[in-house]
This record gives sequence, structure tokens and C-alpha cells, in this order.
Amino acid sequence: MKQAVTLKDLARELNIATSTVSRALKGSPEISAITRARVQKLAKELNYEPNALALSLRHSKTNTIGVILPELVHFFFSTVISGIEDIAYSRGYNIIICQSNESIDREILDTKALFNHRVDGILACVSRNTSVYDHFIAIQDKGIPIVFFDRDVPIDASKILSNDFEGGYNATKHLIESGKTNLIHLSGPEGLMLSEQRTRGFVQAHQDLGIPFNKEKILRCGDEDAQENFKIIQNALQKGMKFDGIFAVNDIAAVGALQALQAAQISVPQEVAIIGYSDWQFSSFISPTLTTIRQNGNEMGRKAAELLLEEIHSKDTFIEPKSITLPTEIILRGTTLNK
Amino acid sequence: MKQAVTLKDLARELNIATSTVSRALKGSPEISAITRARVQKLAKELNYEPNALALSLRHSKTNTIGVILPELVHFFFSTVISGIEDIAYSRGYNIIICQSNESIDREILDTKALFNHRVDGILACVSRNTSVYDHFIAIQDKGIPIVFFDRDVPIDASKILSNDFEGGYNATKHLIESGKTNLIHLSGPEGLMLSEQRTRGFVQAHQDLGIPFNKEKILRCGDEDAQENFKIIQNALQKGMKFDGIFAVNDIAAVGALQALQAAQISVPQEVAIIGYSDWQFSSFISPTLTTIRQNGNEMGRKAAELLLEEIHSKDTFIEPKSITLPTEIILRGTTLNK
DNA sequence: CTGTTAGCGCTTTCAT
DNA sequence: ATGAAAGCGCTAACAG
Repeated sequence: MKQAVTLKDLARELNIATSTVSRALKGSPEISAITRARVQKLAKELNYEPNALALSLRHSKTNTIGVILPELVHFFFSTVISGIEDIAYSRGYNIIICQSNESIDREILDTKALFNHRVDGILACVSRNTSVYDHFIAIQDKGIPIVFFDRDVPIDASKILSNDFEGGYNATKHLIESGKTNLIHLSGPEGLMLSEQRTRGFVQAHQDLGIPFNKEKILRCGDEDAQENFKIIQNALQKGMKFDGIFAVNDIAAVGALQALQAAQISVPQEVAIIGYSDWQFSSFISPTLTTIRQNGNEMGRKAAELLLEEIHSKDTFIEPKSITLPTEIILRGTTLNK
Repeated sequence: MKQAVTLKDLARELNIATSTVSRALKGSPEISAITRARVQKLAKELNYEPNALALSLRHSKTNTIGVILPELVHFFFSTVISGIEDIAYSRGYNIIICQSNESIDREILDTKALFNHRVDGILACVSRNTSVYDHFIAIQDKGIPIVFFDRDVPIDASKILSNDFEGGYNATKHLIESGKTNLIHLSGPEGLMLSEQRTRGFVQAHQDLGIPFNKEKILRCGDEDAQENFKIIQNALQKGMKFDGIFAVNDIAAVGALQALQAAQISVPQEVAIIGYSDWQFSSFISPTLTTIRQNGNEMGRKAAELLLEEIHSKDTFIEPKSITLPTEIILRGTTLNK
């Protein structure tokens, strides 16, 4: 097998020093036009490509940022990545993506691997099972900046979050204003701050709009599994539970609920309205189309990357962590009455 | 900011040579139990982590494989990645993912970046606009093994493909056997071998089952955009085109078609049946649920990674490229009559 | 059992 | 204008 061509190879071939080759290649003005030309010509001929490893080692800088997130299959996260890439690539950075699969163990391994690769910084969305944060603190202590996104963490670091309270509030408000006053909420896993915020918005909207509320209206759905939510709603119906609107913590749960209602011949949105969260790709495909709360994933990715790069470039001087909360947007579609 | 701790730091602290530290850390038997213990204790205390860059440079081996694919948002590709990760991680490899966004220019940059990072091998699914392959050939020439997946390429390399001909054939056969004989096909972009294969299956099934066929039955839909396919079908209906079954090149196109039929008050599957391709996540969410051809993305990822690792581990000895074609599976759901 | 040395590929003083 | 040498962090002969 062929070996990659190195500076040394070029130097030997041309009978000059590697340092000269190095300088010539980057068009240093100290090098005579003639040797510069010779070097560049040969480099092109032999298809010379600099060894990024050596460069990184030399400069203690990899121009790489690590991204840790729960799961790639989530439409939202894939839009976040696009945003990150937009910024990173335009600034000459590469990214390494790690999926934690919502596993804290994997997340710990990932942080370690990224550190070992000496990434210049990390963008992280913690797994939903993460309740200790030592692995992130350790990284910070070693001087690697971290910016968290989407899911809040009790760590002193910059964060780009989505206004989940506002989203939950507006979703609920929309249902109420469209005439639905007996709402239930399919809520996300306990401990996941983002879903607790959405729930908080649900409760607050009831209070602000003078709609009676009690805890039975909150059904914990736990996981992002349409089937499970199908059963939860089916169950609720069988028990004779009455409601005319559902606010689901995400679109997957909303679909499960929708299917349960359809199976029970309950008309949506006339009898029961539904609103989801995150505007998954499929949400405009289903019938009726799903009203939902959109989070701007691309924007989140861009902002997070920008913040991180800022911190990377001022690594030495202490930087005050910033916390940015992005607004949400309600997307009115067919599963709610939109008067 | 703190500097990462190095072998040298440990050595200085303990007044021994770095080589001793190095050996002690990996439990070399030549080192006395006592120093080994001292070294390991200090390493743990100072939170020593080896510098992967230095290791890679030293060994000319990064234990990293690069993955190039069109778009992360495709459900299918995200399942492929999971398969790749399963194998890679279990064998001590990390992966770097690059999205080409179906852009040949980006793809070229990606291959270059991966080479510069000296990945040990590359898994690639070419962009649909790729018609020259020099960037891949160049990488191969430098001794980096490449395994292609999902989309075929005219390059002498190992490949893991899905049996798109079979998928198209079986989809069409299913429609015909369920009593639909006047089918149309929403076909993918020309030049993309995979969609041409599906189309070939469509045509062949007609011939084999003795159903008349003509070219008007093939409507080119070009892109994965539900809206576009909605219009194509709407148009066809307005022109008075008659058909009782649709085979769409993917689920997104199928959804567009479904919506157009529903908008025109045409019942699915009674009047017109629909079958999609790839079993996207949403396909069991929509109503009626979508019959489709499933490709096993996880399996494809695992097989591709296994093949690549094999080639990596026998880099010096020439290895005969293998070509594996994975079978597809038909998933019967609500958009077809399943007698 | 441990230390010395060279070198992976590159850049960057410091000489000349 | 160019070369020599040191060093980024690590390992692997080779020497004791």
C-alpha cells in the first residue's frame, strides 16, 4: 500500500530542507519565487495533503468541535446539526458527532473520547438520564469550553435553550382560546427540565385564563413512543375520562393520541383538539395535519456554535457564560380549531 | 486555563522516565509492581488522559473511520449510522460523520478533510449529484480503504447495497396481485442508480405478470418533496389520467400522492392503492398507514462497517472487493388492499 | 526493571 | 533566502 506523501518526501526530492518546503507551501514571502514555484508544483504533482494530526499536535489545536446529543433520528436534532455545521464549516472547523442514545454511560465515554481527541470545544445536549455532571465538569476543568443546548443543566456554562415554558403556555392558551377548556397533558419524563417547563406552561395558562386545573389532567407518557401514548389515551377513554383537548409533549406522543381518538371514532379537532411539540417532519403529512409548537433547531445550532467558537477564541481570558433562550412559534394546522 | 496533563508531567513529578510511565500505565509486566502502582495512582489523581493525537501520529493509525452520507435527516440514514456505530464502537473505533447535503463539492471537501485527519477507512454513500469519482479514487490510491453503501458507484470497491430491483419488483407485484393493473410510478432522479433499479423492477413486474406497460406510466418526481409529488398527482388527475395504483420511489413521494388523492376525494386503497419505499418513521403514523418496502438500514450499516474493518486490518495484502446486496421486505399496511 | 534516544509530520525560532 | 534543530505527546527499540 502507498504511504501518504510528507514534507520530508518533497524536501528530499527537491534537495532542500523541510522547513523551506513548509514555508514555500504557505506562500511565505521569505522564500524565493523560484523555489516556491518548484515546491508547489511538486506538491500538486504528488498530491501532497498536510497531515492534520501533526498540525494539531504541533499547534495544540485541532480545529474540531465535538457534538454530543441523544439521538440522530430526532428530526429536531438533525436540524440543530445543520445549524452547527453551517457555522463550523464557514469558520474552518470540523465537527465530530457522538450519539449518547440517551445513555449516561455512553455520554461519559463520549466526553472522554472527545477530550482525548483534543477537540477545541464541545456542544452538548445531555441524555435524559443524566443526573450527575462530573464528566462535563472534568472537561471544563481541563480548559475545554462547553456550550449546552436544548436541555438545561445545573452547570455554570453557556446555554442555548428553547423557551419551553412559553411553548407549553402558548399551546395551552391556543387550545383554550379555541374553546377547549377541559384539557389533558401528555407530559414527558420527570426530571427532564424541558418537559417540566412545558408542563409548567400548561398549568400557568390554566391559571392565567381562569380555567380550573387539577393534577389528574397530567398523564405522564415517559417515552417518545407513539404506541405507548396510543394506549394511554385508549385507557383514559375506557375509564370514561372526559376531555376536549390534548397538549402532547412532542409530536410522536400527539400522533399516538390522535390514532387512539380516531380508533375510538372521536372526531379531531371537533370533539377533541390536539397540539404537539417540535414540528417533526411528518407532522404536516398526517391527517388531519398536526398543530404544533416549532422550535428553530437550525437557529439553535448556529447560536450554540457561534457562542462556542467565541469561547474557544478567548480561551485564556475568562468569559462570562451566556444563556440564550430562543422563542418558539405555534404552527396552526388541522388538529385544532383555529378561530 | 489549565493545560492537559502529559506523561512528562507524571514523570517529572515521580522522578522517573516518561517511558517508564508509559509502560506502567499500560500495565507492562516489566515494570515493578511498586512503580506501576505509584504511576497509576498519580495518573488517576491528576486525571491523566492520553493524547489521542500523539498516539495516532505515533502509530499512523487513528482508530477512526469517516462516514460520508447525503443527509442526516433521512430516517434511513440515521438507522445506517446506528448500525455503523454498533460495530465501530465495539471494535474500539470512533466515527466522524460528514453530510454532503447531496452536493458534490461538499463531498469532495469531506473526503479531503477525512483524509487529512488520517481516518483509517471511509464509509460512503455518494451524493445524488456525483458523476465523477476522482476524489474517491484519489483516497483509495493513498491506501485508505473505502466501502460504499446504499448507492452504487462505478468504482472497484466493496459495496453494500439494497436490492432495489427486487424492492421495486415486489412492490409492483403486490399492487398487481391485489387487483390493481393500471399502475403509475413516481420515479426518482435520473442517474441515481438506486431509483433506476426500482423503476426497472416496476417495468419487469409488468412484463412477468403480463400487464401492459408504457412509458407514460412513469412520472419523474425528481426530489424528495411531498409538495412536489402532490402537484404531480393533482396534475395527472386534472389531465384525466386513469390509474388504480401508485408505486412511489420513497415514502415522502407516497405521502404527497396520498394527499393529492385525498384532496380529490379518491379513496385509498379502494380506488387507488399506494406503496412507498424505505419505511420512514412517519409511515405508520399517517392515515391510512402506508404500505412500503423496508430496507434494513441497521444491517446495512453493520455489514458496511464490518467489511471496512476487515479491509483496514489487512491493509497491506490486497483484498478482493466484495459486493453484498441486502434483501428488502414488504410492509403491508393500509394504503394497499392486502388480500 | 528502568533510562536514553529516535522519530511519527509539522512549524518555528535561531542561525547563517 | 534557506537550513538546522527543537519540540508538540507518545512509544518502542536498544542499552544498561
